[in-house]
Amino acid sequence: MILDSETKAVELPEDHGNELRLWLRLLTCTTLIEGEVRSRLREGFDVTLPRFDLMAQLDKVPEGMTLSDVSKRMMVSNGNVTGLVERLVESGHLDRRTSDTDRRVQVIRLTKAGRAEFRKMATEHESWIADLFADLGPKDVRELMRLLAKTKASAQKSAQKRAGIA
Amino acid sequence: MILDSETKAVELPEDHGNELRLWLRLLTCTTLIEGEVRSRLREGFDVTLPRFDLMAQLDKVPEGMTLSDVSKRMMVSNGNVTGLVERLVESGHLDRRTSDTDRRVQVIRLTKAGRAEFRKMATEHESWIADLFADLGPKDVRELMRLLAKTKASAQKSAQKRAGIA
DNA sequence: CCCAGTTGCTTTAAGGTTCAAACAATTGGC
DNA sequence: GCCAATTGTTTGAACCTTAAAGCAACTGGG
Repeated sequence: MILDSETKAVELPEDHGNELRLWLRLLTCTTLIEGEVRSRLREGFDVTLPRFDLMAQLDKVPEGMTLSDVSKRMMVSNGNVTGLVERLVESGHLDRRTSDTDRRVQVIRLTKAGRAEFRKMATEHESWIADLFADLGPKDVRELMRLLAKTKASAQKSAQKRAGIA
Repeated sequence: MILDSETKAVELPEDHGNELRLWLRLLTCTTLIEGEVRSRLREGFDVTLPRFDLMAQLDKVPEGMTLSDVSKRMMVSNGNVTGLVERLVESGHLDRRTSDTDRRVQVIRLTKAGRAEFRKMATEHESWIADLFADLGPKDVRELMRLLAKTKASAQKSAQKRAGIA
């Protein structure tokens, strides 16, 4: 903070260039890897990334989840999930039923076929990721994990702060 | 590599869980920050992130760029850029003209109004980013930059390798 | 019981995104 | 100069995405 001649706080344009460069690099990495995964999924299994992601969420919870749960976990809008689920039910990957205790709630699960299909994809997917990160040693991986955890916490805090204001 | 009793190479399912977890964390960070930037841009300036990104590319090059250049820099498809530019020309932010030397080529630039609008947004944008990364010290930032550079190189190498095969 | 508020999901409108196919213009080999 | 290959852009179909509005069902205080 800098004080001017009348001792009032003055906002000088501070230099945040490093953070900006960091953000752009983070974004580039993610875009690069995501694009690669996207096209390998398409070529190998003729499936889109959002479909794969949704199935990945469901694979972790055999008893199924509600649409809202999925929406929160995937960090996408409710309406988005509705459409995605629609197409996956259509293609036989998902099973969808109305909850017994709350008729608003839709519970979705992988079908047997859906689960089998997903497992096949997941195995390859994991090896693609390993390959994409191949040049990072175990120490690099650990250190990145640590720093990204810190980044996530920082961003959440900032988002939270703003949510309080707005 | 593990060799079985008949001395043939055997593929065992290796554990790539750490890389996978790293990727998911990277993705979470990016999604979180990107979503935050997206909604601040919307609320503050009623502009979408892709429009902002496109204008950011053009701001760096006053003499303008071709659509292909933009497409490569933004890592999005050509068709995508066509539509984006269309809307930004429509709204008066961009100027578009056919190249004198190659009539296939469209050169786009920020208009005066577009540039002014962008500069306003960019200033705030930079401070949002700084705030989102606020809990990272200078050392963290440097270290993350280093590790992400390594990650980018690794991913590019892997993508390159695959492009050669396919 | 009732109704106001909340919650879960769907719909709509607008835009973003991709891939593949089509088109237009340029370039290079001959 | 011609024609094949390449390059730059646009178009079309399908899908993804969001925000906002709307509908349906549940909940709790009175």
